[in-house]
Amino acid sequence: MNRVTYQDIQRDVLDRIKSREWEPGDLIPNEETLADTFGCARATVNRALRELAQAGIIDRKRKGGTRVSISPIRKALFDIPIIRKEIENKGNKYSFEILSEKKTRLNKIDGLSVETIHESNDVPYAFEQRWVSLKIASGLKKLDLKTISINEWLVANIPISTGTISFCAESASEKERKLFNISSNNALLIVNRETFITEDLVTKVRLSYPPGHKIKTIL
Amino acid sequence: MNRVTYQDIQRDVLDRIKSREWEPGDLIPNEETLADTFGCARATVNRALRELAQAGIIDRKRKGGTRVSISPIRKALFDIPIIRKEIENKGNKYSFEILSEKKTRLNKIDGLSVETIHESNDVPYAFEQRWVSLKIASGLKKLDLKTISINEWLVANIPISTGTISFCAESASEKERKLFNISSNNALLIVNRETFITEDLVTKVRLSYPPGHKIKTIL
DNA sequence: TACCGTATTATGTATAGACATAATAACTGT
DNA sequence: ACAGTTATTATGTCTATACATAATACGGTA
Repeated sequence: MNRVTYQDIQRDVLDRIKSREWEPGDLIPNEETLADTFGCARATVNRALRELAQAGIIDRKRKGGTRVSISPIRKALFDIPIIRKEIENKGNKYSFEILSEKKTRLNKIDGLSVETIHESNDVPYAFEQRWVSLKIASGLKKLDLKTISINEWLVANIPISTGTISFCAESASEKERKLFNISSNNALLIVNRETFITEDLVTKVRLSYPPGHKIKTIL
Repeated sequence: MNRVTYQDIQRDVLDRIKSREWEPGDLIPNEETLADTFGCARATVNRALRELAQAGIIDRKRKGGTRVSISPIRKALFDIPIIRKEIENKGNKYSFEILSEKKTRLNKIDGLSVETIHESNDVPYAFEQRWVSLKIASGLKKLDLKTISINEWLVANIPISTGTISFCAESASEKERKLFNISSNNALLIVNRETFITEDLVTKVRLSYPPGHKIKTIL
């Protein structure tokens, strides 16, 4: 006689929703009732349903009860890996080269602008244009840059931050056409990222991937 | 004397990580100790830390303890809204037009192929090429298609599903160039989505967005 | 009917205690 | 020194109970 786990309840609820026993918009039984029918404590039901609500599958309101979400806002979780790992996970050799490096100001803040090309098995994989705040990245010494990419240094040394990320498509610039050695199909996938530490812009990156590159995830 | 909530603990832990009191890789005190120092039950600490672990900020292992994640923020959560809402949320008028519709087979499964153009204030916003399984979408009547887009019908009527989603960039086809009325910069952002219900492919979509379109999220 | 305070309800959260489980450390005999 | 067993430890989860809180329903009074 095994105990009922919160996962058991999640499975059961999902099954009922999938089978359309509970349709979108429907009110489902309250926690106490479910706890009775499952033969477990209300806390267990609560945890199961709370997580389903986080996932956007059900909507919960105090006193209002729990309903199957009408238009589940599908949420896609993307892993934003370090490029080195992205490449190494495919079993390829990672290398990078710094193309240029100079001091610049962004929004009146002193910083460093660095252009890097990331390579997979010595083939250009992604082109990175980055600005890093000098204040924040003062620990970034010249020596570091030869052995570790800036991004990797940052994630290892600046633990928590907020930021934005966006995807778009752009035509390749002359420089990018040369780097990736492309001619006809010149649509690049662009990832723009800005990272903040408590209001201060730490780094701003534009990553461009050559035609054919895909960023995937499982829903 | 207010009680300590799990959010209080999350804030405190995040502050310590941000201030580098606890650095990436560091072991943080165990739940019992934290419960003592915060003056609350271990369950409260557990919930606080469990959620931080879900967010990828800390790593937890039985017996191994809890550490500050070495490479944090590598997960970006994107909302994948219904296009109509995406447009209406900007305060614009949504409309759509079905360009073509015919029966086709995909992987030996009978289905319907539909091409739709989505419009924001009567301007082309996204081009959708969709295949829907006939078996699953048998409830899809002609009449529906005039008033509601297929995708919307699907999310309203097929509640839960799994699937994959991917982003890439492609050069515009002749058809797309005409639709979006573009000439020089012809890089389109492409979203490919496949949706399954228990192993069965329900629908497969290719969405193309004109140059300049961005898909954003906050980390 | 319109308004306002109160009762009710379902979820949200905290607690103390118990046991389960994974991972590691310590110990054992060969 | 080695392999196999056992103990220890920190997290993972469930329970029963209590109280908090948001949202609604229900009254009664003007």
